[in-house]
Amino acid sequence: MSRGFSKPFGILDGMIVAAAKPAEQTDTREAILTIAERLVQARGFNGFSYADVAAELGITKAALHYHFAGKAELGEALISRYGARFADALAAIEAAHESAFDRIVAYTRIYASVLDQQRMCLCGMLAAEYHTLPEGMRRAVVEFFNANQAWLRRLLEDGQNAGTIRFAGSPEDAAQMIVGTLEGAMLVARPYADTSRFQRVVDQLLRELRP
Amino acid sequence: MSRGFSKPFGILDGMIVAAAKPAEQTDTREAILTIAERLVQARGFNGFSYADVAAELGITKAALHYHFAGKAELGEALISRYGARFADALAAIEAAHESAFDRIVAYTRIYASVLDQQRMCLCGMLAAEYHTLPEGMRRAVVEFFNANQAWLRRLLEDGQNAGTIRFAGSPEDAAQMIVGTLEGAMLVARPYADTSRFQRVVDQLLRELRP
DNA sequence: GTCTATAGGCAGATAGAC
DNA sequence: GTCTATCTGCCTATAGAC
Repeated sequence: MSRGFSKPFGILDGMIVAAAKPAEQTDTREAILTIAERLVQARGFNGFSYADVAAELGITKAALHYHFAGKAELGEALISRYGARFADALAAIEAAHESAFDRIVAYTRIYASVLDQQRMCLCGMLAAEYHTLPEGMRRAVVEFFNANQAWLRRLLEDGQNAGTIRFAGSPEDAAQMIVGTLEGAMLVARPYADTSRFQRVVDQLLRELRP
Repeated sequence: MSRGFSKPFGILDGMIVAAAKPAEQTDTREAILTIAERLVQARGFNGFSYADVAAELGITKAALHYHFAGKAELGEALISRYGARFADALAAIEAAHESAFDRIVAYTRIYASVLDQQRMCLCGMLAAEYHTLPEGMRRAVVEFFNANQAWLRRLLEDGQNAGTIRFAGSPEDAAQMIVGTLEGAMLVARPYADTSRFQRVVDQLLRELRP
């Protein structure tokens, strides 16, 4: 948590809390990103506009272009900040939990807290819209998933060695299945606006991972 | 397969084949739906326009409005046709396979064939865009998932009784996990344009379901 | 940094001729 | 059924004043 970002996924000292809007924004650029992030997670990159952000922030569209040359640049910045915060959250999980299983439980709570805010995972949303995204954003989305799955794979490897987690197949395959299951459970839970629906899938998943 | 729809998901006589474009379209309305369906699955409901469909079909936007009053009506018709074809595909699976496990394998191949065409599941895509959809489309998306999961739940119940499939928890929960896993695996595989990535997750899932 | 003003394009949609 | 023509509105983006 050294980068000074606001607490992104509601993770604080290993506890899951409702993500609060920062009382004061460090600067306009961050405020833009925070608003745009929520809009993209809720409505998609093709479902929000500069006008939406400008209206909510109380400045004009023209001012947005001062901070981000175009929508593509804004999009890349969104993924970059999101990825950095996600990495922070993963580091916090490692600091707070010892066993691989406990870490996975905490990992699933990141997703749950995002869903609680009526949001989709940013990069899950962008994966759906992938074929409409500018090239720079595409690269960033792939990098996010790579980093995410690499972290999971290492966790699974360690857990397998320590006997604190159980799974069939390779750690790589299991990592992909975990990410896929969580992203998909979020996706399908959205139309139902029902967190418990997501949680039941997670419980099912955790039951299979419990050593 | 009694409705006379074109073979939607590449399922024919229990075999998975590349989904071929129908040689001749029954009428303009169907042609519009076929083109729009592909565009929505590839780019999202907010990522295509009447102009895209009109250009590809070689007619004008105004002609589209004769067949579908507005984008919302077109969207509802898309989900309705997709859902009917999906139901046909499920019926075909039941006709072609006896055991619950074999049926699940065939079920996963529906998703694989969609992904092979660089598409997302139509309703998976719409679930991502859910908060931007008109009310009628939202209802239709939920109904699709309800029907889909009800079919899976019955299959799991039957398989559990016959001992041809294995899972922990309730059939309902397992059904939700299967749908979630498949939708999520499709979603995450998109940025990688790699079917084998999807297939590895499916193999992982099937390994756990094998009796 | 933020504004006003505006460009230029595309969106969904309609009127009315054929 | 399909066309031409057109409307209104929103989109991203830019120029230039303050």
